[in-house]
Amino acid sequence: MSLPHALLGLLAVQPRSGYELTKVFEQDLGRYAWQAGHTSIYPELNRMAEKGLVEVTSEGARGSRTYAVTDEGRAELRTWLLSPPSQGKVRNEQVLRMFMLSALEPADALVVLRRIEETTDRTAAELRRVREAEPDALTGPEGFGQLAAEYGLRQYEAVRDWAAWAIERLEREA
Amino acid sequence: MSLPHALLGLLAVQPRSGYELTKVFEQDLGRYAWQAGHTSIYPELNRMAEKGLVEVTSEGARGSRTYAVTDEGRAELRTWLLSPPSQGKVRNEQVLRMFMLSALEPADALVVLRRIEETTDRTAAELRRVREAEPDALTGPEGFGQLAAEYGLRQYEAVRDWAAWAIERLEREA
DNA sequence: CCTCGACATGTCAATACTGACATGTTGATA
DNA sequence: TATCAACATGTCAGTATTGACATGTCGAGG
Repeated sequence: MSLPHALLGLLAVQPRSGYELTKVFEQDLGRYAWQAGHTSIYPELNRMAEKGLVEVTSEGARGSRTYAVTDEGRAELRTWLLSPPSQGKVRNEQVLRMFMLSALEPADALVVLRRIEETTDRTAAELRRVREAEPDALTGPEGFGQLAAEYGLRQYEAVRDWAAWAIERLEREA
Repeated sequence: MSLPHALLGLLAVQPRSGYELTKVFEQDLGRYAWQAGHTSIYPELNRMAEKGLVEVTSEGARGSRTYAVTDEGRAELRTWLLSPPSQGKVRNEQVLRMFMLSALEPADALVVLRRIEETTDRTAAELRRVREAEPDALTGPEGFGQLAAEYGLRQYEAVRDWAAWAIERLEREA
């Protein structure tokens, strides 16, 4: 059950409504770390409010409710983050595809690898451009923080370099 | 539903029993790409056999059954791997922790980051040592392939470098 | 003033997955 | 020959998650 921790983390940085939280999950958080749609977020917020981990601090237009972390929630978040890593849950379809590449004939594998190299390279360039152009875009309300942005950038670059390495390797064998 | 594709990919490289497949998921495949225990693998193999994607090619001691991919299964695997990436399912608890780091006070975040740097560095060193010492260990039956091994190594190094960067950044701010 | 898109929250059935429990086999070692 | 670890497969109840459906609000532009 990592979803409640994800919500605690987001609300600890800044109070938000369920709708706003849903938007954050559609960005990089959902792309790299943990997916969730509004159909799991809303019920989870209600559960967490019942448990006293979060509370509604204000109600806005269109029935929106803004949640904030309680002291209890903050303590729970800290416990979770400082506790030993153990072996967390992992499920990543893109990475799975890469692991399965060796089941393809080299010609097919090369097609896939070239596509990976191209798309990751383009995304990395885009991220670097954004960071240079609007350094503050990453610290604001939308911000999962600069740490996370840097993490994403490095991930893309690592995958791109790996793909390039793999392509060269396959071509040399052929 | 990525589990069937993962199973197809493994069986395409080499026929195996459910028990052997379970072992593979306990290694790097489960660590980076897709987790699964025997309680989901066995039923899934039966479903896939019913659909004609795999078939039992031999029965061994202790009731073990060896599965192999059928032509239909191989076609399905190829379609999946060559189809546009779309946005696959992502769920990674460790990465989620990194995204939530900015919710901690800097002192706490530093503790976590130092632990990440240390463990990823140790694991990367270990992987590099294995690769140097037994280059063939990665191609054999256990092998998710050298491509995947290289991917894992680069992931660890990227995370370690990111952690080092983040530590330096936090320390400079303090 | 009408319409449409974004805002905002929800239920519910179907599916996927985990953890606990269950059962029996084979080979090695004491 | 008794025991134990690894081999080998399975069920099932409970939980988590997805996708389809439902409902209503507010602001901007035609």
